[in-house]
Amino acid sequence: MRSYLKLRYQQFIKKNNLKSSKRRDLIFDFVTRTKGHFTADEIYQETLKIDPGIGIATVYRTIRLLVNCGILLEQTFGEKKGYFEVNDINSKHHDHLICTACGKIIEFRCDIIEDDKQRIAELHQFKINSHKLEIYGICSECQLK
Amino acid sequence: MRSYLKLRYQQFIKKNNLKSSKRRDLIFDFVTRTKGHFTADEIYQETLKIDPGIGIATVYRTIRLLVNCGILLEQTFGEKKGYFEVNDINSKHHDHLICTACGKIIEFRCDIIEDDKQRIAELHQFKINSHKLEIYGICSECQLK
DNA sequence: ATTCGTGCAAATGCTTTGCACCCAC
DNA sequence: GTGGGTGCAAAGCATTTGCACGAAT
Repeated sequence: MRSYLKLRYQQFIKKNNLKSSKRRDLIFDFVTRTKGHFTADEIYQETLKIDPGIGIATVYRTIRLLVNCGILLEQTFGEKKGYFEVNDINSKHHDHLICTACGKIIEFRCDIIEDDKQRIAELHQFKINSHKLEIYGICSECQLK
Repeated sequence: MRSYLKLRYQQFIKKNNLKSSKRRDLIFDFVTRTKGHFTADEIYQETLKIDPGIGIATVYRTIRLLVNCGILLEQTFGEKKGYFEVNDINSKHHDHLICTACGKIIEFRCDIIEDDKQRIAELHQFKINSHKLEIYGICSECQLK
């Protein structure tokens, strides 16, 4: 279902005279199989279980490659470190609800924001590329604690 | 006009058994006089002109103090470093248009987002504290280049 | 005297990079 | 055998912290 990602990955490799490798493929497989958001270290810890020889530098280099070819999106969620998610063109753009108590991240869609965005862009003569809406609060579970 | 900030600063100092000092006051003065967004290093460079003995650690410690007492808001704008702005209770919440070419940050207000936010919160049983909407694009000037 | 503020330098956390080596074609 | 991939360690960058000293009460 997400096979177009593999294609994009392979074409990017070819176009830039790079090579695929066992470790790159391992990281590609992990991220494209994983839903939601993950950090570089989480990718590292998971791939380490399968290939104990992998290094954190390879993880960071491959993340950069996947961001550059549009397979991964990078976010910060207000923190000073990167969170990554698959840029799935089959699912529409979504935004994030972030629980400041437990760190849980929930995705949601909001069409009205899409329209507003255009209105604001025209007002300031901006040519919009993307947006991020993050709503911070306390999730239902943490409200009970 | 922003004298309530000075009051809040002084009360916070007193309540937490801290002291005001020449250097803290200098940083407080700089940030409350400055419009828009600034980094820790920008505060440091500016205060350095007035007090060449000031250290970067004092700047960071004072920023933390001002964030804790609600005078400064911290943002990341997708980067892995902090940007600060005065939390002016007299002006309503605003969001940001960010030019990815020149880095310019423009503030705007959007009431519809305020309403949508509540709808989304109810849907996910979230108790909302705040939100950040960042729209990325190319500003009118950079479109001409 | 005590308490807090400060500069300096070291430490931190996350990320990138230089380099020598390894592998695949 | 050449070009790219990789681990390792070092460097980078923003930020925080330990410590000894300094200032104010």
